[in-house]
Amino acid sequence: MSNERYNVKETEAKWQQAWDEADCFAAAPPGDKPKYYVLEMFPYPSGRIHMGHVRNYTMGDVVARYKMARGFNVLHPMGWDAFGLPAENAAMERKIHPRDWTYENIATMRGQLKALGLSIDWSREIATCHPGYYAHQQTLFLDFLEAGLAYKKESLVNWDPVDQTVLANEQVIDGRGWRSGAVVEKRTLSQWFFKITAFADDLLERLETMERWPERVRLMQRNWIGRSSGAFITFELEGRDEKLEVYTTRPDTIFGMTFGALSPNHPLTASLAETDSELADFVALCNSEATNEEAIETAEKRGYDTGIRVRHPFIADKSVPLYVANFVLMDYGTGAIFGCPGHDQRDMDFARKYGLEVFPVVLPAEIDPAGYELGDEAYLGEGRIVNSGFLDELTVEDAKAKVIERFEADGIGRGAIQYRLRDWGVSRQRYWGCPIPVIHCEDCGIVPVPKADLPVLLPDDVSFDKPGNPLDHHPTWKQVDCPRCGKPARRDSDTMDTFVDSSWYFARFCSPRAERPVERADVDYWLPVDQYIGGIEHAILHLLYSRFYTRAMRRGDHLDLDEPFAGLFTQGMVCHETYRDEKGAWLYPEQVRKDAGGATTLEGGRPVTIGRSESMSKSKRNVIDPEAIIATYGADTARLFMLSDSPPDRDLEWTDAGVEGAYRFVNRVWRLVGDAAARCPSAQSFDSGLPSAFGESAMDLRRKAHKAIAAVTEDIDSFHFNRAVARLYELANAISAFEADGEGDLWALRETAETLLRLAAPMIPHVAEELWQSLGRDGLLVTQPWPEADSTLTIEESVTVAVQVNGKLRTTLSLPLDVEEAVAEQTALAHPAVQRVLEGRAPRRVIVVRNRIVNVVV
RNA sequence: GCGGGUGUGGCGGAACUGGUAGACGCGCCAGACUCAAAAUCUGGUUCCCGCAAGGGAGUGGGGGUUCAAGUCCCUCCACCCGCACCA
Repeated sequence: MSNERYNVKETEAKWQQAWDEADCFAAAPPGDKPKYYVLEMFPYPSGRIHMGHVRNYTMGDVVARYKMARGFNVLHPMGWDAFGLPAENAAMERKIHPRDWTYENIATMRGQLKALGLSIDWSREIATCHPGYYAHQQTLFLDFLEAGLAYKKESLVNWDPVDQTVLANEQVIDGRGWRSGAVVEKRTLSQWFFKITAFADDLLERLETMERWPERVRLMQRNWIGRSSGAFITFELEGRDEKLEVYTTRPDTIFGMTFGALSPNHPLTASLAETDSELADFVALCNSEATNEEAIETAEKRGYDTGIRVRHPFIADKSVPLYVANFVLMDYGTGAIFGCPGHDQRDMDFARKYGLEVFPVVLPAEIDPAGYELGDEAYLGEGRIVNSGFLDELTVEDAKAKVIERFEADGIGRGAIQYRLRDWGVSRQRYWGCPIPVIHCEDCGIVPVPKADLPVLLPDDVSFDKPGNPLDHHPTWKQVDCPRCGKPARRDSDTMDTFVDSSWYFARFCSPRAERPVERADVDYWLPVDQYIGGIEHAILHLLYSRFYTRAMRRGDHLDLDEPFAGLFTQGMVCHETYRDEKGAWLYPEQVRKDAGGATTLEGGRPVTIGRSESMSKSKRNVIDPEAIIATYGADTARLFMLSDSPPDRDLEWTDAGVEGAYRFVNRVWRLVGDAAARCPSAQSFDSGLPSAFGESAMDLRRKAHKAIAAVTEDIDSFHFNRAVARLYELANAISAFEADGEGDLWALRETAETLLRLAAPMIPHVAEELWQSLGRDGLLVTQPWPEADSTLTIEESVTVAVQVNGKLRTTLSLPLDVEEAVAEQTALAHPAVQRVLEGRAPRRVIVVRNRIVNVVV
């Protein structure tokens, strides 16, 4: 057998070029074939691809190539999520224009992706920063505006006073701006919102039907939408004209109310604070509190007694104090609550701290309410209502219904559904994003840019010298005449959140050069995406926003679709060990030499601490550059390793040994099939007909091949790529163990070698293509149909049956398939191993499961 | 706190609706080839006892159902992830 290795670089480049020239991966127009749209989440052009991309795109590529072989018209496009903050940071740090930085990165990364040999239809490539894309996004924005799905409102934002910009919550770290370090202020700004809440119910309900989405993601979305059912109640305030509206999910506990509480940001709080400096101080204190997880966990409940009394709606003469409390959130419900300490732990903590009244109104049936005292634990369980007038003795559920009925009759409240989901704020005070196509006119107010005037292009001549939004301090860009009255007006200088860009790109891929956002015929044909693949980190925002966009675009008649992604697969991350030197500084893997005892630095031999394996990240330096791997081992090896070692939805541990293993297999296939090619009949004589009879070992090999076809097919269909790879290894082992003797055997060898190539082609397409050619085959393997398993060959003539005595394995028997149960029983009982254990005892019972097991019970 | 997931050899992981636990790979051991090494090939490799034949134990711990449990039920433990003062 040859020891030669195949020339990875030349071979891979050759076949990539061949596929390109034959235009193999261009999606065809609608025709006879069924369609299949496979999409991986498009990358942000950060500079270079990373292993996470390699894993993601390899999985998508396996699916795309497999579906192509199965006869589908496949759409497998690629694009760039190209707007975003890093481009502006690069502009500030390196004096390079965001556009140039972005397009340079795209060029680099496109080259890297092409080197992976992905079956991408590059003619459909899009970049969201290109006017050919964002122009249409502006059209959609105007449609949303017209449909009432986009609106402007004042909202509280995180304002960085140094950088003069709004920060997302994730960009505020311990109350300070992530870049400037300045203490972040809360500011009220006028911002654009998308009315995602208009679809809250549908977004929630549809989740139930999305069976090809991971349960985990559906659950996260369900929680995020956060539907709750309860009631709004309006309370009277003693001696004041205004009323207080609260939201509660426990209207049944209304008789247990012992205080009321306002959010520090409630309008009533604000008006009271105008004349109460102590309250103003309290509010300021609350707003300065950290809102991160640990802080909330440990934060003490604090309140300020306003002196106002809230009237109980059903108990004449009863009133309770009204507090401003730090734990009441302005952005849920009405920003005010009624406190029932008996049945809400937060209310309990608060009541105990401020010495407020505490008593139960729900108790388990076995407890006598007379004189019963609650401790410091609120009772949250089921039971019957007590101490509650007309609600007494009802169940919690019945009491809710009855009290809501009463509220509605009295005109002081109503049953209501509430959502945690907020409308999506999309304004960003940034340059590198899609300009919001509206004009502000002093006389006419907000005026949409006429569609004929689109796109509103980003100006190129911007300066990043000053902090703040370059669009805002551009000398002329904002100045425009009002399209309605013609008077001088100004453009909205905000740009859209980059999540907007990624919320409809999957639809644009269907007709990437259309003069409208989408062509109806194309989206009708291609959508929904049949298989979407990406990281779990987008489980909520991106996927929810895309679902919103589908609904909003449907209103504008751009498409007619319930859900954008029929199938979703969330792949695991790529992990690597971490290394630190004696000072605790992170080290790159290539700086480390590992040996038996541990590890040292390559230069200087200093001791290295090996840390646990974590998701590859630049900050921990535990990264492997895909380009280096491809240069050394080739794309096939990188792809195979991505698929072979772990189930696709779990994290994958990158190891040098694992890569070496994949490399070995690629070379092994090359030698194995190359060898077979040298010995086997020519393609022409092979195709003229198989021999009528094969020897036993040849039949055995053929059976293995057809079982492999059935197994690999099933494994790819069910996203078990690691199992599919194991099947390929088994088949390769069978080929290499096969000793061909005579012409019939050579035919079987050739047939099996071709099968191996076809099955392996979606995973290691370059070497498969090379070997296909070496077998004397014309045309490209990529255009070949998927092999069919011959059912007469996947069935064994004999089966191995386990023989147990009292459930313990004693021996195995080789029996003819589907042999009579009595025969199996007799054969098992006669076996010496069984006889020995029985020691002459007669079996009490014998259980025979056909083709599987004989269990003798004594 | 609420919700979800995972736990199988030295390691990554297989195991269909309960039916031979450990496929396949990595690592390791031995052998072939070689002056030697690498590469490659062959064989072995869950643990314990045994030269062997064979026997015993074993899927995070404990208990249960069953002829039979990694798989079903109860209970406990560990780790991971998501959400979180949502009234």
